[in-house]
Amino acid sequence: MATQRTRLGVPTRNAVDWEEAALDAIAAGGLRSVTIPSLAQTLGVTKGSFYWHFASLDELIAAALTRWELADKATLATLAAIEDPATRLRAAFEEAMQLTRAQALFIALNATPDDAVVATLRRVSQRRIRFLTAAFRELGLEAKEARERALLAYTAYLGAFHLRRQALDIPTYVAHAARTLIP
Amino acid sequence: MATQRTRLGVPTRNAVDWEEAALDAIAAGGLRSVTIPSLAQTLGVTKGSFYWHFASLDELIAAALTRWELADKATLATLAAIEDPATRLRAAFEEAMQLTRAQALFIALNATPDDAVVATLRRVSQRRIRFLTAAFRELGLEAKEARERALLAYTAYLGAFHLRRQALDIPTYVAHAARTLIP
DNA sequence: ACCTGAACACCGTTCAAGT
DNA sequence: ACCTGAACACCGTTCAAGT
Repeated sequence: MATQRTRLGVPTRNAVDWEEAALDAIAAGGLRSVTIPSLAQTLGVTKGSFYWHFASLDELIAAALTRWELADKATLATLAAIEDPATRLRAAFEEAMQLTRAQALFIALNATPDDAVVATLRRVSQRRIRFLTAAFRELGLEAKEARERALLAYTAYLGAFHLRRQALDIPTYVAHAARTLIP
Repeated sequence: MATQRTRLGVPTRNAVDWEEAALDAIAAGGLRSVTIPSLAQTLGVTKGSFYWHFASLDELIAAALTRWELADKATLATLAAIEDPATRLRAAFEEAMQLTRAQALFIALNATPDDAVVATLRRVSQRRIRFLTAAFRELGLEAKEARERALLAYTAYLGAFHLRRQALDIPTYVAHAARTLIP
């Protein structure tokens, strides 16, 4: 993570290192578990140095959020490259069955009332819904039906990683969802 | 809330008052916003008195959780009393479209890695899935199909209040979900 | 350019003392 | 039976000083 070095050969941290540490911590323990001393310890510095990179804990969290949003865009772009729309949708759904850091983050973030957080989540959701709507249109649904189906698929997707997080065993879930939702 | 009075006529708080204040605070501002001083101020006492009722903040949260779980059971019982299974399912789904304290709580709680919290959420989810499975069986689906359909409906239900929380406008969502999921 | 270390206000927790 | 008020450790934030 820390790529730069001082003249004395001691590695130095940058804003990205703090953001990644914050994302790890949010996903692992929720927003409540993110403290400057614990992040500082992870990075091997004292907590005072945090304020050279960010003005406040809230600012760090906002920056980490933007980082996550860009990664989400990249994931969508990768999925969008799958030619067959049915395969593409199944691939998107299977993702909900892996509890990745990104998904744990989504849940943790949606629990915060902070306006900036909510705005980011809304953008991410709208992007995902557009992705799904496009796939359903390619499968032959007309515009309104495609959007409604996309909303249903997206809410099922979000709910599915809630259940994963609760460690509920749902082995045939994806196959059933695909059969029911993909025309 | 405070029903008892001392000899001098000064109202006194009990554990339930603290639990309700905690649930309000979690739903409104997430787990991170729950502090003993702020709850104490809401209840008009000093923070020291908290420890007469609970051993720790975690213990209060556990007790509040149990309270929420019982309320959820009661809601399910009310819905279960609706005779027609299709009407019953639609009523359950429409609930996701109202952002109640209970739903904000579910999201906030699912963001915590605490074992006790996760265990409670799992019990609540299983109860709800049983409720849905029973309704789909009544609608004529065979056991396996009814359970899979219940899981899909439940994940869509959970995801739907994520979207409500993000203030995304989805006017025809319930009608479409009902049409697609209810046989 | 990045970090340390001391400082201060605030929250979680304890507890002796009050009514 | 329930509450106050003072105490202490810990976290967020500031900042002067270091390299």
